[in-house]
Amino acid sequence: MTETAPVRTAFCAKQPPRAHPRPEGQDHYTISEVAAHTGLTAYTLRWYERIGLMPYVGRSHTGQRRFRNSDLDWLAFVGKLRLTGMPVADMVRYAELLREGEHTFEERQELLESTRRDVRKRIAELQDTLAVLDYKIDFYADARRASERA
Amino acid sequence: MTETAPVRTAFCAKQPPRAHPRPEGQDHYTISEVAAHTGLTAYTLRWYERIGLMPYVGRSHTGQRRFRNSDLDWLAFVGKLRLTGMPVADMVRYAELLREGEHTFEERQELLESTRRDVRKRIAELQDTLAVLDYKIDFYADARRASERA
DNA sequence: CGGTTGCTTGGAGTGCACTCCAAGGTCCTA
DNA sequence: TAGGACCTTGGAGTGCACTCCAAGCAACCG
Repeated sequence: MTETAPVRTAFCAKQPPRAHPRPEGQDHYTISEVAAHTGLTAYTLRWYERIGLMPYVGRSHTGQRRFRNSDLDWLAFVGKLRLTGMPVADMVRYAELLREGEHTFEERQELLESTRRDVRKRIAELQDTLAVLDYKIDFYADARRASERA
Repeated sequence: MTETAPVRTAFCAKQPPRAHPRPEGQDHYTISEVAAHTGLTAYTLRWYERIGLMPYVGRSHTGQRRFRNSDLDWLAFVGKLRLTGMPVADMVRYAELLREGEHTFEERQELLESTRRDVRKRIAELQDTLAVLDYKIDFYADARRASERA
């Protein structure tokens, strides 16, 4: 159990203001609470920790995980990144940068900017796709209207 | 080699007008030409056909695949659907509907509309993500500017 | 004529992101 | 005191979408 010190270093501290308070107001949650809240399974949460995707999760005096609000913030962020299709390995890289402290601000910013470029590209692609779908849906709608009139 | 008749049924006939002409102007391409054009491998193209994702591909008198412009249109469309994360099985379903003829127009339209809803949702999610990324990138940019002034 | 490209089927392998389990243990609540 | 939630590690299994190959053969090109 040779843990490195609980670094919990200054990372981009805040999420944009959240609308919804967390389940129970306190700042510690068991793994099953977090699972219920995030929709991830406890297995997945432990796996995230194993592969270094969590920036250190605290433990109770008996060794149970105690997730904090900052962990939920992080998981929400990871969820967003996941939606972009970012590979887990890249997220792990970002998590590493967090653990390494403030001197990685530049690299973190670059990583996020590159991700942002990807996301913008994906949005553009999807909007393209949307145009095609609109076109085809109109085609079918027209064709069916025409055949009804016939 | 018990092929069903080359159905090549009326499907949403046109893609939205395309900007780029196809490699060589003729209406038949070998598998490697299509591979080069689409970025898919010949393996993948054959696999698409095997699983029923292609609406019948013609053959030369010697049995070689001869892709036509309509196949390239279809592959371009499949490529877009792939970008949306639609599972291959659903695309196969759509391809089946094409093969079944005009009486499936309604179901095709529904399928595309459901896909469109998904795409819109994905775009919204990505825009959400974009907002978070912007926020964090600004955070790092500010922090670095501040530390430089210090 | 030889080399490249293509054909077929069936099946094996890859990489990703989970997903789950075993096994043996601790701790908390009713 | 029983049951349930949780802990650990290592490893196996899953599902998807490819990705590639073997083997044996046909056709085309210079």
